[in-house]
Amino acid sequence: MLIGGLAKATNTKVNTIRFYEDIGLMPVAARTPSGQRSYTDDDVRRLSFIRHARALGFSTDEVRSLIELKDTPDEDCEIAAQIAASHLTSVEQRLAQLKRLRDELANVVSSCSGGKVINCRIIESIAEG
Amino acid sequence: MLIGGLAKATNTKVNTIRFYEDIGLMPVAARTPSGQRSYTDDDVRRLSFIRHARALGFSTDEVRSLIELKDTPDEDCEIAAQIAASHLTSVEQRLAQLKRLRDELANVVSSCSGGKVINCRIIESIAEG
DNA sequence: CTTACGGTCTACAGTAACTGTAGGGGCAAG
DNA sequence: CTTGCCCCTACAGTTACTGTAGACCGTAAG
Repeated sequence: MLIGGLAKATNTKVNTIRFYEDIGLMPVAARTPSGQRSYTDDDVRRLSFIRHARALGFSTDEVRSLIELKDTPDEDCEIAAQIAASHLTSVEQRLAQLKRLRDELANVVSSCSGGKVINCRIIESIAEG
Repeated sequence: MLIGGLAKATNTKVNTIRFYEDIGLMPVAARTPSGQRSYTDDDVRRLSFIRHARALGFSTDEVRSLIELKDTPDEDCEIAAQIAASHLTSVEQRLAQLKRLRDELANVVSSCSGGKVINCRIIESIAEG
């Protein structure tokens, strides 16, 4: 499979795959005689894992750790649990923060009753801290 | 007031203030005879507005528009309302997405019961997508 | 007068995680 | 044989800053 096939199979941009190879998330790909990158089903699985982990908000460094774990199945899984748990904590914090933001923003938006800027509560609301 | 004073007054890094000047969010500052930037209370208010708008998640471009509006009080405030409303929409979308992420991640975390990586549901859960 | 210290200056590199573009080559179909 | 799509490398651009290097300024102490 060439890079375009892998890209379609995993819904990833071609450039992104090459980028993942550069930063070591994907292994250095084998090449066809003419120099094009060649992939297997294992690569599809690995890239799917990466994409899903990224979609879950794991940083590339975290993904790197998770992949290392994945590749050493005899290790204890405590490290994976730690990474995931601490990530969950930070997601819940972001969630709480975003909720506050949403509420404040909703207030700002609903405060406008039209008219001139000089009387507009939106601008005022943002100016107040 | 010198740049350090403005920085303290608004809880902003000195470099960030110079950056805002570069991109036109803050006006080009007046200088003392020796070439140091000099600020007034108006600048404190303007930078506070910027910082608060940024904290509300407005992009620098959106902040630029809001400031322009702020500086033309005779305009209709419809544009401000539009910017704020469309921003609210995108925040609500992010919020919903983050909630899904949180739930999925919570599942992932609770699926681990210790042991070796080969049996670990965390890795498996992330691999499934 | 000199030295030390902290604040300020410009200018540029680095961050995260890609995305886009330029300029070139390969390969099968019409 | 040329058209068109895919692939290659290499590098610039994105967002919103943050950090650093090397130099200058202003004030206070010795």
